[in-house]
Parts: sequence; C-alpha cells; structure tokens
Amino acid sequence: MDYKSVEFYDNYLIIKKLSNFKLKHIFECGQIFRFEEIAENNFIVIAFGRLIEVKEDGNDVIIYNSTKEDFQNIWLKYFDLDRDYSVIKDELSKDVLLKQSIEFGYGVRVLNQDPFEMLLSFIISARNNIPSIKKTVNKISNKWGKEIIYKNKTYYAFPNIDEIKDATLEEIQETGASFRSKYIFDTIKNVYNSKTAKEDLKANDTNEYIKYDLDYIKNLDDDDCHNALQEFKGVGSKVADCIMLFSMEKTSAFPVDVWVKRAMIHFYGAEDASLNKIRIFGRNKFGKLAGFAQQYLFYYARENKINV
DNA sequence: GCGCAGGTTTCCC
DNA sequence: GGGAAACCTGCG
Repeated sequence: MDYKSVEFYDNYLIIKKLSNFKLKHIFECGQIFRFEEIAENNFIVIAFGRLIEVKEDGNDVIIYNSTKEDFQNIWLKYFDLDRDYSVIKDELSKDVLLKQSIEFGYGVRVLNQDPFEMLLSFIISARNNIPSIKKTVNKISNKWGKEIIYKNKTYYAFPNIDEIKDATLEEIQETGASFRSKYIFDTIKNVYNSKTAKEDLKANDTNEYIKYDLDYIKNLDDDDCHNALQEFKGVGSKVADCIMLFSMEKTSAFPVDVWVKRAMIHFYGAEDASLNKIRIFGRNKFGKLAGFAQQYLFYYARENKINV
C-alpha cells in the first residue's frame, strides 16, 4: 500500500506519508470529469453521491467532509491506496522509453470510479473536448442528481440509474450531448431494463437485457468485458477500454485516444498504425499493467503537447 | 467564418 | 477486417 497510516478527526481525516500520489497528476490524466481545482494542490471531488475536498500537505493528504466510514468504504478504494505503485513503476520502467513518462507523472494513480457514471461520461467524450464534456456531465448532474451543499455552495452528485431512468431524449439534448444524446438515451433504457430484468429473473430464465447489467459485465474476463461494453450504443473500443479501466478494475485495458496515439508514435514510432493495432501493441507490451502505462503516457503527451 | 475536438456508426470496398 | 465520411455543438 502507498500510505503509512490514517488519522481520523471530526468529519475530516489525514492520510499520512503517501507515496506515488499527486492530485494534479491523478485528476489530469484523463480519467475523471467531476473535479474542480479550488487552489494549488487543493481539489473538490464528487463521486459515489459524496463530495470531498482533498488537499495535499507535504507528504500527507487531508480529506475534508468525509467520515471514517466513508473513507473506509469509498475513498480508500477510490484512490487505489492499497496498491503499491512502486512495484508497477519498477516493472514498467524496464521499458526505457516509458520511464520518462513515469518520472514526469510520478503521482498518477488509476481511480476506481462508478461504472454507470463512467459509461455515460465516456459516451459523451466521443469526438468532444474536455470543457464540453465537463459541462454536459455537470448539466446531467444538476438536472437529475442529488443536491450536496458544501461551504454554502450547492453541488450535485452524478445521478444513479433510478434518478435518471425517466429522462427524455429532449431533456438529454438540452445538456449539450448533441449527436450522442440518442446513445445516452438508449443506454439509460438498457441499463434500467437490465435492472428490472435481473429482479424478475426466474431461475433458468435468460433475458435479452441481462447483457446490459453492469455488475455482470464487470465480472467478465477482460476481453469479454471489452466486447460486452460495446453492446451499448455509442461505446466503441476506446470508450469501452476507459470504462473497464476506470471503474471495473481491468488493468489490462489500453485506451488509445488521440494523445496516446501521439505518445506511441513519439516513443515507439508507431507511424500510421490503426488505433486497434496500437491497442494490441500496448496490451502485448505491457500486459496486466497496460492501463497504468496508458495513464503515464497520456499525461506526458498531453502536458507536453506532443506533436502539436 | 471555418476547422476541429480525449470516437462511433454507418457505409463501402 | 480495414478505410473514409457523417455526426451536433461550442469554441478559438
């Protein structure tokens, strides 16, 4: 694990002596949309129906607005704190080309987020830029999510399936999802139907909607999981990789977006290769650690504006 | 005003 | 399978 101990106080806590942890790296490596930088090394994060303020203090990290229970049930896992990233870095640094990216993004960690939130968020990410993605995800939260008040400011959690199940196509259009609106609408329907189907399921009944059950998908092997996710409209290879890496603990996923493609060309000379070929190359090269390698490469490429 | 952005779908070969 | 165009909208 990458911390020494945790001290709990009244509605806040201090994680002592963290290693391989830097908030800026974690939040800016492309895996999360619901964060806000309120000061240097100080962020607001909304996830799993909760809001926390996270602040770096030397080698310690303070989490405000969290109980002991929430830390143990949510944030410990969310920040992947029980994983030893030194082991991962040592292994991946054997690749001298990747080493540079790892040193640059030394505090990157792969967050464990909510599958439904990732599913909708990354459908929205297709052919879109980050400010627009954040705007649409926030509008969805504002319209259907639970209200959270922190320091006299009002925020909204990302809605769960029961909160958003009755959203109309028109309402989704209004969030700025544009041509992706119908995908989101369709996806919400399928997730909701899988939920009711699961509840109604008789012993040996098969149901056409069960394949949209996110718990079921999460428990599949990596390749099956990747395929299953692409049954949702608006989810292709890249978006499926993001969902399974950021919310289903599939660390062999290797999402190839424009930045990772640039990084692979830059470092490995993967000239004019198709996205799928780069994906296969990355997965073969980095194996179970491909997802971590992807995060270091993405952060390096984007921060250094490679090839632009 | 025009091109393009953290891809997917659809159509075509 | 693999490649190219269309897709909505906001922003530089």
